[in-house]
Amino acid sequence: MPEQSPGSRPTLEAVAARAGVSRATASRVVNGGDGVRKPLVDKVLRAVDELGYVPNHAARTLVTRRTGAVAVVIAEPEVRIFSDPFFSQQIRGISKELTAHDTQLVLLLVEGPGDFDRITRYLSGGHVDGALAFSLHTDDPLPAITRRAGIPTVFGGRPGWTADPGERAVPYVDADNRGGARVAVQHLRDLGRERIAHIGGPPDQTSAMDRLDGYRDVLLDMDPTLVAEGAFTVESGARAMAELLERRPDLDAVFVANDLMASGALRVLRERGIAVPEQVAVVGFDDMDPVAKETDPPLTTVRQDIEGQGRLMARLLLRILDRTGNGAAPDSVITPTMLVRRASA
Amino acid sequence: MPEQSPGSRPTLEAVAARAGVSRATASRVVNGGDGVRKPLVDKVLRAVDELGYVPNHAARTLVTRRTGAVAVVIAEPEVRIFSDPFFSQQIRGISKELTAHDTQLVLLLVEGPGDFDRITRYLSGGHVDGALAFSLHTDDPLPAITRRAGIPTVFGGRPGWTADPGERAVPYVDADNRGGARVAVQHLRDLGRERIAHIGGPPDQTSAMDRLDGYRDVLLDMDPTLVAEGAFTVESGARAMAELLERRPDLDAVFVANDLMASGALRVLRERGIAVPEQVAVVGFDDMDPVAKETDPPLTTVRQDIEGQGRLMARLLLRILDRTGNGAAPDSVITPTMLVRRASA
DNA sequence: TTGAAAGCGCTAACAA
DNA sequence: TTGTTAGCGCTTTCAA
Repeated sequence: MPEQSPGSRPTLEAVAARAGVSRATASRVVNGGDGVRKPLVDKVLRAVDELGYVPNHAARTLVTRRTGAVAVVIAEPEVRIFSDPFFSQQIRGISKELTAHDTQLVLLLVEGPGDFDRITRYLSGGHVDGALAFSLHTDDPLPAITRRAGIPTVFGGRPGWTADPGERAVPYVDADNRGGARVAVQHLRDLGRERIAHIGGPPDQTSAMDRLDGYRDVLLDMDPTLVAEGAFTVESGARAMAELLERRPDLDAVFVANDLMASGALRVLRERGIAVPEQVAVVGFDDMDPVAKETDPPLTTVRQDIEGQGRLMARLLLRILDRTGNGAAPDSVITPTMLVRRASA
Repeated sequence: MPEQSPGSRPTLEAVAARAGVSRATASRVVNGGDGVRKPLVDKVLRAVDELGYVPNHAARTLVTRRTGAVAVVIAEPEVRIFSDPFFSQQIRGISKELTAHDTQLVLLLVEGPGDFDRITRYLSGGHVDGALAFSLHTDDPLPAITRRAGIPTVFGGRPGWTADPGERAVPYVDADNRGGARVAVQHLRDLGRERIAHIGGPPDQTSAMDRLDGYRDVLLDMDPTLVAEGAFTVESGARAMAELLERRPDLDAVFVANDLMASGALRVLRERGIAVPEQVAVVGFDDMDPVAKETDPPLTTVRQDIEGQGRLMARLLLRILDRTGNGAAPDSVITPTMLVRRASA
């Protein structure tokens, strides 16, 4: 274990002295060693090792103007924030990708409307090189904030507004919600179902709208009485199912916009003695772990790779940060979905 | 003084020039304005405003040796990490407190054993002023890591090992698990229950052990056949309940070490037609939202203020960072618990 | 290929 | 109370 004089840590100067080279050469070696002769590289490396040298991050940032940190902004007023496995998996993916690129994750939790100022200030304060944000609602102020802060930002989920004409489009990563929904509904059709209902999510979330659009793509002659609205929670799914059953006792299938609502719907069907999938087939969305596997019966659903989405968000941002001014901005990414067949449909 | 070129942000130099003062005075104003005459303060403030000046964080850190950032280290191999409402609430509290003190939260997720090196390096790399860590298991490597990194750290949950003699004790924040358990069990006694069982958590977690100790405090003549071990999950609670019922069909109460397990236990009791609380009274721990309220019957449980604990962790760390070398280290904090009576006991 | 030297933007002695 | 000045530790021209 290298000596660590309490208080002051060794500087590059010390390393250079120990290796018998100039500070400039030491710096070159520490930053990859390009254009430095082998023996000198080795000498410096040894000195680094012996001294236990760690570069001073602030000093480096001061001259390079790169902080090596990225903000993850989460604006979700509800308690859900983290307990939502969605976020947690997304963050895992982000964390992995950032770590692999020696970039730090600064977490910015928006606690209330008054926080937007604070966030804006922080984002434009040069603390981070870029930001990753989750924009779930159409009226989300986050896109405006990051734009105002003038900081490169990648969104998780398609933002709900359209950019002004001539304005650069906002890069985002999202699952193929519409395509996934289409596959789900088509599957029910292939099963011979004829009155396929839909339990949708909140209309102010783009993912909910996209899934509804996918449903409509297949069921062009869709009957509005077959559609009910939920809030992506178990309870709201149960309520919506009861509502649909009342309105359309003849329905023979339901495509539910997420697994949580699907589990609520299944409960209601079970309570009423309606056999799944014999009488009513059910397909969910997300393949949420462990919910989807443990429903009764296990849920057929549309899987999306949430952790992968997080990783992609980070990768996209890192790429934007790396193109030093030149080159076109990378496009948004839509990740594929796949139908996972279990027992409910 | 030439206007700052578009793109690069205004420096303190520019502010000083605009206000017609020296850079030092401008700096003083930006940092609180102590000992600067009112009119000058105003001038500088106006210049700051007009120029949209934001201090360069790296430059400031370089000289003050304070980063204004704190790491939150989470080492939890399982997926649970964030989906566990425990963490999410704790982080909320931490975030609130740090934000109130203009301190940033850098999230460090430990993805695997190989990550410990990376974390150690980061922690000793001067990126952050201190760390908050969650140490849940007795064999947790985190305490050793933060100690090796020589960085002030506050733990969430009592660490499982005892400091070497002469070594400074590790500051931590924890709920009064033992006291809470005592109150819970005493409540069951007061109800006239005589064969009070216990479903405990994993023995490698101090919270589980402390709750078991509390149970024992009241039931000095405790019968080992009345104690079963779970893993803090719904399923494990159900299993443990079944096991207890088999071993001791005569039990008339159960104190369960957390609400998740309690909900599993309630399910088993319901399935077997055992009336709660008439035949078997049940008390949980945590008052986890929304679990405790929505069990059937609603759960009597021991509440702890998890968000408050997070806030305390941050406050404790901030205080340690503020005492500039002198003064005694603040002690650990044990937060109170309280019994919340609902229908199950 | 290497080194000398000029800052990056800020704070904090020390002087005035 | 205000200004002058010397760095904080590093990268990066520019010369050698």
